This record gives sequence, structure tokens and C-alpha cells, in this order.
Amino acid sequence: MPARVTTLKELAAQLDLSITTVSRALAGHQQIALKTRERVTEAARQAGYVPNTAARTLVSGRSGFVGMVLPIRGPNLVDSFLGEFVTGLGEGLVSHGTDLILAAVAQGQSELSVLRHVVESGRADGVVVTRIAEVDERLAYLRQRNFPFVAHGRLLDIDFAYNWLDTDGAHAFGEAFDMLYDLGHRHFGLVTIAEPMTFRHLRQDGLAAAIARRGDPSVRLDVAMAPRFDRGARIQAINRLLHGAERPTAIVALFDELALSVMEEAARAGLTIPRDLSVIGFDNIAASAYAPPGLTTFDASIRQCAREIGEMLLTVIGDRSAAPLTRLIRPTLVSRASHGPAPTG
Amino acid sequence: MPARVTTLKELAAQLDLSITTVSRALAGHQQIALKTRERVTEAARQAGYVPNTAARTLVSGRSGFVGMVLPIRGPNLVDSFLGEFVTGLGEGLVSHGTDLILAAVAQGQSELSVLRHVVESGRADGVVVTRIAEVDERLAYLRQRNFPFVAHGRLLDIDFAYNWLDTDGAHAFGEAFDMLYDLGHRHFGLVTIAEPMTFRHLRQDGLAAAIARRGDPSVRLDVAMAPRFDRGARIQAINRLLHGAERPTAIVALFDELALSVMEEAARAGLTIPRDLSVIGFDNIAASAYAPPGLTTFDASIRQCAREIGEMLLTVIGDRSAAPLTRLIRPTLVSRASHGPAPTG
DNA sequence: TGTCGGATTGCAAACGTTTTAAATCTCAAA
DNA sequence: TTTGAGATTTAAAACGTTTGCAATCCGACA
Repeated sequence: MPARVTTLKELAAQLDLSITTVSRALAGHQQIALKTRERVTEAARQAGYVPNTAARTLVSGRSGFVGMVLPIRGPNLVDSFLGEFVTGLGEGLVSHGTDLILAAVAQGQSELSVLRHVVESGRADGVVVTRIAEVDERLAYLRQRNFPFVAHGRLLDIDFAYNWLDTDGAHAFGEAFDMLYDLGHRHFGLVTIAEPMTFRHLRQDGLAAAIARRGDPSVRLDVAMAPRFDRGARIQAINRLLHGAERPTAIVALFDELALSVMEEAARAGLTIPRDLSVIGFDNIAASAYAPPGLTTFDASIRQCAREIGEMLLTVIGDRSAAPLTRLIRPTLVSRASHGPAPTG
Repeated sequence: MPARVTTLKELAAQLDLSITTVSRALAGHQQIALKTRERVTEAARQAGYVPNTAARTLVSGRSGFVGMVLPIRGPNLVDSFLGEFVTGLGEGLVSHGTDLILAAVAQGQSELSVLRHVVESGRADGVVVTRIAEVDERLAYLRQRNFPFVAHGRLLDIDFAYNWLDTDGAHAFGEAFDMLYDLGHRHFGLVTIAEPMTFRHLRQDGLAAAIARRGDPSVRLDVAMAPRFDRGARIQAINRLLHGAERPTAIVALFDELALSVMEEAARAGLTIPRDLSVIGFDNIAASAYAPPGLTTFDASIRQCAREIGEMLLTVIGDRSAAPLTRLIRPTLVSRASHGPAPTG
């Protein structure tokens, strides 16, 4: 069995003081004589005393934890930025000594039920919710429960105010269109996913808005929709786009994984990028830098976003009555070699 | 403030039973009449009752958490498989309803002090330790503290028994050598790192052992050592290898990031892979599939390893007196296009 | 009717901390 | 010497759960 944990009671006995005094001394209360405070602090340091989290949580009602439900993934797919996200979140939380709780979802269980469990058991003082769906029962629950949370992403119909941070995909896709238009492209392809996630709409709408802004009737947009996690179907959708009656000269993909697939299929079809086809992605995952000829994309700086989300959540936990915090991050263009002038003729 | 949390007391009052009975009924104790058990279970379900973690932990001495210290990284580098690792760990833990605690290390703080805090505060029932160093103070502490843990990786001088899971890098590097030797290669390069991590030695020793086994005095091995996180110095070390008096025909890298750098620098030097140079990596990170011409490497199946680590840790926590668990996973060769016959002449 | 035994339920302590309210101490002023 | 104000310390309750032990209930048997 593990060596005995030092407790307040033991420390108090050793110092011939009451538990109360020791507790207060360690908390730095002014009412305790300075000499006593120092004596206690030193003894605690020597004994390697660390207050018991459970006891503290029980009495204070604060756990010092922030929760997050691990995204569910198929056997061979991992959230490509989970690592970055978690790292950033840790950075954002560490200043307050807050730790992160990751709760996995068991087979056949719902993400909501896990979230509920985290909340109701008092494990966490607040939670982070990622991958927001168009209609998101998690947000509905948290709101009704009035539990502190920050969402990474937005709802579509914002019928209530809440704390969120999002990357401005609409802006990025508008920027992508403008850049490609200026390079002479008129026939565009968009590869998107079938899942009801908000970011899909925001990005597509951003693209559509930019097209509308330009007001050029010769601009054409073909949309290919692929299930997110079915690789075969994804390839099929992409090839329909590539081998249609008329091929777009520029393809914008909802995120890098799709863009990389587009580049692979284009290569397989004998197309040279960017001479025959321009491709632009979103996220800037590691592989995008390596995939020839280097994918032009937008950096979503997940780590930085997650760090801010952590900080926001700490704020929300600290002051539950504060006005909702919202933050829209503008992703930066990472210009590599997968885009160029529209092919002539 | 959040809606009131349902508590045992409230549930008991509502059912006109004692707290004890309700607690026992929910725990499924046989001594409670079946009818009562059913009545209580139903009421708890209706009320959405979830037992308070802190209270339960306090009395039982078990937190239901497993801890891990977030690896420290520079501003732009993230542990490339943290996401996979965390996902796997979650999968391994979820069956027992155990959650994962991730504790970040603040600037200027030591990883050991954070680990200590996690342990001493009773936050976790066990911990996972990754990236084992040649002499690892974390393992020394955990052992002396007799606290349940599983290490991902081994110590060099195993002077005490403990629970570990490791990928058999030695075997993989031997396999790589054999394969390359059979392809005619005689002059080898190894790109390794300067940090005192065990896996460095194990892999290098595996390579050396394979060379010795072959007993061919014409085999030559040049070793380039680069600091792990200094990209500039890394490139420099690689180029020394590429532009020495005599260039190796095959380069084995300690892990994929290094191998990808080798391929980049080789391309920059006008070399064609694998015609002029064979390159083999280790880990099979996502980018390795995309980097031209596709990196031959070994799949370390981090997710699967992490899952097993989670399961091992649960076992260790359940039975502290059990014999140490050890597990050596043999990585599988992922044969892509970066290796081939040695150039003739 | 009284008693016994098994089935069922409840009381109270304990886990380690924080905090309210009260007790004690110290020392200068009266 | 007494008084009292301020400084310092403490006792005890509380947080929500689990659990050892004791109490109660019920029907059967004598």
C-alpha cells in the first residue's frame, strides 16, 4: 500500500495547533500570526503536504477541474487535432492550477449521457464542448442546467446567448474565393461533408457570399458532398467532381483531409497541381505541408484557440453572471503550392 | 447558479427511507428487499441522480481517475501522437468508468512536481508515465511512493520491477537493417537525437545488434545526432550525413519526423528517393503517407498501445500486489516507396 | 401468547477539508 | 488590580457518501 498521505490532522498534531489554524495558515489568512504562518508553511513543505482534492471539493463545491468528453472516433481515425487541442487547453488552464478531465464514451453510450454524468457528479466546474452540431443537445442541456461551458464552434440558430470561440471559416472561404477569382478561376468545386455540423454551413455560406459579392454571373460552383468518415464514399464524391462533364479549375475543400484526398485523386487522374487544378484546404494539419506540391490552406491555430477557450472557461467559472464571452478567430492563409492561375483555354 | 444537484438525502426523504438504505439499494446490495431496490432505482433514474464524486472518493479512498502529466512542448511543437494516445487511453479506461486527468506543467515547474501533486492530492488512483528517460526521477518517485503506475517505455538499467509497455524498437531497427542489407546496402546512416531517452538506445542497439549478427565487416554505420526540438540543428546534422565524404546509401531515422526531414533535405540536394537513397522511419505518423514518395516506416500503433496501458493500469490499481505487468509490442513494417535496392556502382 | 430467527432497515461514524461563531490570550489603559 | 479591545486560536458543523453495527419488523413455531 502507498506511504501514508499527510493530512491536516497530522500536521496539526505535530505542530501542536488546531486543524483550523493550520488550514488558515496555509491559506495565508491574515488573522493568523505571521510567526505561526511561517512555522506551519515550513512544516507543510517538509512533510510534502498536499491538500486532499476530494475533501476540499466536497466542502467548497469547487473541484478545480474542467471537463471534456473525448470525441468518438472510428477504429482507425483519430481527431487530427485532439493532441493540439488538449495541449492548448492545458496551457490555458495551468495558470489557475485547474486540471483537465477527459471522459470517454463507451460503446453504445451517448456523448450527452457522459457529459451529463461529468456535470451531475460534480467532477468538473465547467466543460468544453467541441464539434458543435447544427442542433446540439449538449448545449441545450448545459444551458438548461445553467452549467459553465465554452463551445468551440457556434450553433446555427442562436436563440440564446452562450460562450463560444470559433474560427471564422466564412471569412477564410471568402478569402479563398477572392484569391482564386483574381487568378482567373470561374468554375469552382466545393467538397463538403454530409454531417450536420455548423462549420459546414458557415464555410459554405462564406463562399457563397463572396461569390454573390463579386456579382459575376459566369461564376459556377459545383458541390460534392461526402460522408465524413467513409473513405470510399469520399473518394467517389471527389471523383464525380473531377470527372464530370466539365471539371472545375479550382476546388475548395471543407478541411485538409478532404483537400489531400482531392490532390491524390487528381494525381491519379493525371492532373498536375496547380497547373490543371487549384486546391485549397482548411486547418493546416501536419500532412498538408508534406503532400506534394504542398497544400495551400488556412491555419486554424487549434492550440491557440484551445488555450483561449481554457482561459474563457476559467473566467466563466469565476463569474457565472458575466455577459457571454464570444470570440471569432480569423484564420491565416498558408500559401503553399497547390493553387495558381486558372488554366487558359 | 446551477439547478440543485440531487443528493442521497433528498432521494431518501422523497422515498421515506434512510440514506443508508438508498445507498445500499443503488449499490445493489442483496440485503435490501428487491421491491425496495426497484423502487429506489426508479426514483434515482427519474431524478437523474448521479453520486457525488468527491464524497464517494473521500470515503472510499478511490477517485475513479487515472492521471497523466501533459508532455511539455515548445510553442510550435505538439506531441505528434498525444491525440492518439489519449484516445486509446480513454478506450482502455472506459469499461470501468474511469476517467482521465490531464495535468499541465506550468512554466518553470517540473514535470515531477506536477506528478507529485496529482499523486499526493489523491486526484488519481494510478498514473501513466510516458517518454521514459534513461534515468527517470518520476519512476523513482512512484516506486518509492508505491503508487500504481504503468510506464510507456522502459528504463535502461532495470534495477527494479515495474509495469511497462513498450514498442520493440530494437526488433524493428534490426528488421530494417536486414531488409536493407538484403537489398544490397552496406553503408548506413542513423539519424538520432541527443536527448537521454531510452528508446534512442534500444533502437540504436537493435540496429547494432543486427549488424553484428550479420558479421559482415564491410558494413559501415554513420551516426548523426540532432537535438530533438531544434529544427535548424536537426537539418544541419542531417546534411552533414548527406554531404560527407562518402554518402550512406540507406538512412534509418529514429522516428518519422526525422525521416521526413531527411527526405526533404535529400530532395533539396537533388537526390531521388529511393534510387539514390533509401530512407526508413519509425512511428508511422500521418504525414509519412503523404510525403513523396511515401515513407517506409514501422507502425507503432500508439492508440492500441495506449488502450492496453489503460487496461494494465486498471489491473494494477485493482490488485496492487500483483506481479509486475510487462508487454513488448512488435511494430509492423509499413512498406511504402522510400526504400529500394542499393544504387549500383 | 410469547419467543426466536431471518429479513430488512436505520443510526452514527468516518473520510479531510473549509468556515462560522465563539473562546482565549495579550497587553495597554484606567 | 481590573477592564476591555484587538489579536490569535479553537471547537464544531458541514459537504455527500459508504459501512459497521444495532435496531426493528414479520411470521412461524412452541
